[in-house]
Amino acid sequence: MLLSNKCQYALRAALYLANHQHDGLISIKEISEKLDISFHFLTKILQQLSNEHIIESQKGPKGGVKLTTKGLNIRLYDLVDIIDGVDTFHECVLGLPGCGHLQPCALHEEWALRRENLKAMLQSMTLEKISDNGSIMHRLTTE
Amino acid sequence: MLLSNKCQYALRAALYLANHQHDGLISIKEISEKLDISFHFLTKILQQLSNEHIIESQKGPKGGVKLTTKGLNIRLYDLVDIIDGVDTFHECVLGLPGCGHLQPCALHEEWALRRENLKAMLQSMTLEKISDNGSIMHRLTTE
DNA sequence: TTAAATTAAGACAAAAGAGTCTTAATACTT
DNA sequence: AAGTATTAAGACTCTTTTGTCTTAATTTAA
Repeated sequence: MLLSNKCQYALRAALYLANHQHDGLISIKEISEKLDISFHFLTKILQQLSNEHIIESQKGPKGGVKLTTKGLNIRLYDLVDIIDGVDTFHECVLGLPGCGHLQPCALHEEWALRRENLKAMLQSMTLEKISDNGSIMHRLTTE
Repeated sequence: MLLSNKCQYALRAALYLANHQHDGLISIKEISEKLDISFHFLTKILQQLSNEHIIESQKGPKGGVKLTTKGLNIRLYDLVDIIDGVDTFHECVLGLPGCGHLQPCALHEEWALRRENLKAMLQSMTLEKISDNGSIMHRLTTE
């Protein structure tokens, strides 16, 4: 699995918020129900994003969360970094510490190529860029 | 992490055996020491490979393990399948069940491209092909 | 000002991953 | 035949991941 469950949830929730960026505060309950993610678990994930100022939150009735400007323009790569870390995009596929161009493992050149490509993919995307614009409606729910 | 620790160990041990394919039986103890992998843990991993007839084993003094012909020619993809399964190479990067060309998530097209590429990489490699031939000495140990 | 709705925080639990340890089975050597 | 070296099998433990649950803090609204 490339991304942990937690990270997949974080990305989906963040995308949901990006798709509702003009709707003010959205309650975590709504997100958890729409995306079929455990409410309490999602709350903790969103708190991580809140600590990094990717989203801002407000308590009480009419409370909820929304993306910050920073959040809207964050690269998916940095979002993944917050939740999972990005070791995957720097490390040897066989887990060998010193593996690199000078001391390559048997898979190094092939893996390094694709690893960089995956990295570039996540670095080229922002929530803003891949959020839905009227014409395309991307899948985000489980049903 | 693309591959689990267990799978990384399995691949490294299998590669070690491929590099020693003409040396007869190799003891698990030797492999575990050379590759710095817990002996008992490695034993259980190699038992999985043994059950799938990737390697054959013999008990007693002078005992050990060696690759079978099947093992020597197995694709890395199938080796990964034995240890980790290959869901990673078929599933949505966001974990959405119905995601595909008809109902794509926001990352689908980009991810599917790279996912297939990773899959093709592992499917194109066999232990035989990537085992060391005198000229190139690939890294396999941790030091 | 009180009640209700919401996020925040942290303790707790269940499952999976990773690794350890002990005992059994087998095969070689003397 | 007995002792030793090796793999086989399975119970056990530790850590991380994935949640769940309870309580607190805050904000709105009646």
